[in-house]
Parts: sequence; structure tokens; C-alpha cells
Amino acid sequence: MNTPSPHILVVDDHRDIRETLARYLVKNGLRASTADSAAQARKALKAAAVDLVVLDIMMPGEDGLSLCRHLVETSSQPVILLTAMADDTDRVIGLEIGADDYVTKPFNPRELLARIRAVLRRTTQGARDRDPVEHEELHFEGWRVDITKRELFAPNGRSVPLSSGEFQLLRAFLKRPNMVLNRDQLMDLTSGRTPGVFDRSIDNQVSRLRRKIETDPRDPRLIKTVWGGGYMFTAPVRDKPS
Amino acid sequence: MNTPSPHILVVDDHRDIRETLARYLVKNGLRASTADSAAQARKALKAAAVDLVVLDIMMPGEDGLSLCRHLVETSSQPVILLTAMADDTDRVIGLEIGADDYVTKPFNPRELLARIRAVLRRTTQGARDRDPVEHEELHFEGWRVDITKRELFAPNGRSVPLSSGEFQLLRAFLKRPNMVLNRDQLMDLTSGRTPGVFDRSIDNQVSRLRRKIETDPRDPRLIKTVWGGGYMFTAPVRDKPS
DNA sequence: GGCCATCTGATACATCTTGTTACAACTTGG
DNA sequence: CCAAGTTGTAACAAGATGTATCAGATGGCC
Repeated sequence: MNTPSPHILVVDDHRDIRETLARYLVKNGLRASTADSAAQARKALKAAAVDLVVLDIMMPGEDGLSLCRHLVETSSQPVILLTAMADDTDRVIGLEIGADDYVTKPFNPRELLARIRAVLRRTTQGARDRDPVEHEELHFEGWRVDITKRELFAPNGRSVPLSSGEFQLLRAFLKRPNMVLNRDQLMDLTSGRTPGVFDRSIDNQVSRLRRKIETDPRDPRLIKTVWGGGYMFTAPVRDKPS
Repeated sequence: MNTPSPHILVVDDHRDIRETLARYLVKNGLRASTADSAAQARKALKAAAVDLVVLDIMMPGEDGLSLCRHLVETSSQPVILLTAMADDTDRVIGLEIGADDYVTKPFNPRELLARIRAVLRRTTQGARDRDPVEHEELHFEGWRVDITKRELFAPNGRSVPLSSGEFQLLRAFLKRPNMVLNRDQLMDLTSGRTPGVFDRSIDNQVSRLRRKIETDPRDPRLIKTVWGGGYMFTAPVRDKPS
């Protein structure tokens, strides 16, 4: 399990489209989950770390456009809109709201896949979808992380010892920078177990990690808290210093 | 103006399309130049710093697709392909070659403009200055807001701690300056939940935000109250002056 | 095994955040 | 000026978060 393949969330109220598309994406090396309404989509987004959302804007109940607006405003996932009407007005509105792309039904799944890949290519940073190299090195703000050797080096070059759990947490953050990860997702990405009801272990690990990598743990610049949402790593992460 | 407006190169062998589109782009605050063949396009690319290329792939002489491939491989300009045929195969080929978007003729100029803006938004900050993380920075009245890092800096440079909710509210305002936003809209833009009947939470958040960013909270200069309408942020907001 | 250091989740408690409520001040229309 | 409705904000409570401390668990070492 080197680099997980990008996870796509397909939101559409038509069961056949939803399922067919998801299967097609999986067959092409992506991970996919589905939702049949805006409400369900919100739940799915909380349950797993999603990298891109394919969203039908014409759905009963909550408007797709409203969900799209909310996603663009508050989260960092790119959005590709899907619609039955080939109406120019709606196309433009979608793009102006901030969706990353727009595909009209009936769509060619191969085209949608190409667009998904194009958007991912532009939006993912770091080594997210790069080939697993044997010496995976990540850099941020002068820090250097050797993923395979599980070592962390401070900007001054000194090695900082991290425990296993702290390292897994850091790696989870580095692979998804600028993305809010809630406690369930972090638990899944680090230990893989299911969190208890009053589970504070992630909070503890974050606290311990902060103590080691933040200049001032009381005013964290790297690992931000998003109240009611989780945590977010914010720093330019790059693959190798050029 | 601090940041020069993006320069678009329109490559098409139809004079009317070329000129009309260029005029439309200029009218909408972009700079534009034109070329009627792949050869001329290459000259234009050498003559001026072009930010994005709109390229008709069906042209006499050198193939548009070949130029597109060349651009994608050797330069960093994003490319939007333009074509007369609504053939799926060509669409997909274009995207797979690495074009950033694809529009079929006849096209709605407003849509093309929206797509140009979308592509520029994605590519400008990222690839250009080698910083893979999109550093979305907004400025108003000496204040500086780092959207991705969720940080606010006062005119004196000192960091002002904002809670998660306060930050989301400020961001919603900054993205829509001089626009009256009612409580439902603000609720949707910040928390995404549906407001109760006697919901005063927005009022409270506004009050808390004002306390932090207004010089005199009792005489607010930045966040105005519109009686019976909502609130409005009024201050010249500009993008990162780089 | 016995000893020790380290790691990690659980617990507890201080602190922070936010929606709710209440009430005073203000606005509007008559 | 009055009544009804709207807004500002203090006070409060529920819930979320930060982290010190502790107890098992684990693993190295003799």
C-alpha cells in the first residue's frame, strides 16, 4: 500500500449511472464510492478521504449547485459537475461558481475519466499519484521526510525522532495537504481501526506531533484545527527540492 | 494595476472567429493576441509572454493537435482546444494529449471565458512560481488573509487568531465584497446547515468577527448591516500583489 | 524471567467555540 | 409617539479541543 489511488465520490440520483460510472472508475485504477443525494454525499465526505467529487446538479432534495458551492467554499476537493441539460446558462453558472469542470449527459465515460485525470493532475500536489519510488522523499518548509526510512529531519538538518504512530499521522497529512481530515479518516489512514465513541487518541497524537514539529505548539502553523471538522495540514509540500 | 491581466493567444484560421473572440476577451479585462496558423502561433509565443493558448485544432498547414502536443510537452502554457466537430473521439484525444480543456464550435463566448478563467485559476499560481500549493491570498485595507492557511494578519503584521467559524464568515464576505448577503446565504456559505426559525447565530458570529477586525465595533466600517437585508462587506479587496 | 524505556490509548480537567436565550437599543410604518 | 419587528451583544450551556497524567502493552537487554 504505497500510494493509495485517488478516491472519487460519484453523486447522482440515477442508480444505473452511479453504479456504472463507479465500476468504470474502479476498473481504471481509481477508488470510487457513491451517493444518491446531497445529504448522503455530505455523509460520505465525512466517512472517507475523498479526492474528487463528480456531482449531478439536478437532484431532488437539496440542490446540487448548493452542495457544489459549499464544497468549493469550504473544502479543497475539486468538483466535476454532471448534468442532463445541455443548457449553456447552467454550464456557465457551474463554472463560475468554481466547479473545476463540467460534463453533460449523456457523457462518454472515457472522456469523463480523462477529465478526472486532468483535474487531478492539476490539483494534487506532492507525490500523491506518482509512481512509488523506492526512495520517497517529501519536503515542506525546510523539513525533509524520508518516507521509506521513516525519518524526519528538521530545517537545521538535525534528525527528529518520531514514534511509529506520529510518523503515520505525519505521512497521512503530507499526502493530503490543505485538506480537512476528520478523526475517522485519520484513524483509518493511520491505525486502520475503528474509533470508539469518546476516542481522543487522534487528538493525543496530533498534540504529540505538534510538540515536535511546530515552532509554537500553542499557535500551530502546520497542523490546523478545523473546529467540528478535524485537522488540516497546511504547508507547500513538494516532492524533491529542485 | 499590480498584476498584469492574463495574456491569451487565440489561434484560428477563421478571421471572424479570431477577431470577435479576441475583442470579447479584451472587453472582459484580458489581453489577447491572434494567430492564423500554427507557424504564426509559434512566432507569437516567442514574441510575448502568453498565459494561455486557445487553439483551433482544424487548421490548414501544420496540424493543431501537433502544436498542442508541442506546447504541452515543452512549455508551461495551458491550452484550450477549439474544434468544429463534436466528435467524442477527438475530445478525448485532445484531453489525453494534455490539453487543459476542450470547447466545441459553435461556442458560447461567455462559456469559453468562464473556462479560460477556470483554467487560469488552476494553473496560474501553481505551476508558475513552482509552488505546488495554491496560495490564495486576499488583501483589504492593509489586512492580509491567507485563505488556504486560514490565517489573518492585521495591518501591523501581527497575526490575529480567528476561530473556525469566524474565519469562514470572513472568507464568505471577502469573496463577495459589496454584496448584500442575507442570513440564509451566510449560513449556507459558512456552516452549510439550514437555519432555524429564530436563528441568531450569524448575528453572533458577525458580532464576534467585528470585535476582532473593526477598529470601532460600534461603528463598523468593514461589515455593514443592511437593515432587513443582511450584512455587506465593504472594502476594496484585491488579490495577492506579487 | 526481571528490569527499564518507550509508546499509546484512556481519563480527567482546563480552555475554547458556538448556538441559544434574553434583553436593550434601534428602525420602520402608522 | 407607539407597536411591531430587527439588530447588537452579554450571559449561559453544551459540546469540542488541548494536554497532563496514568496504566497497560511492547520490546530490548541482562
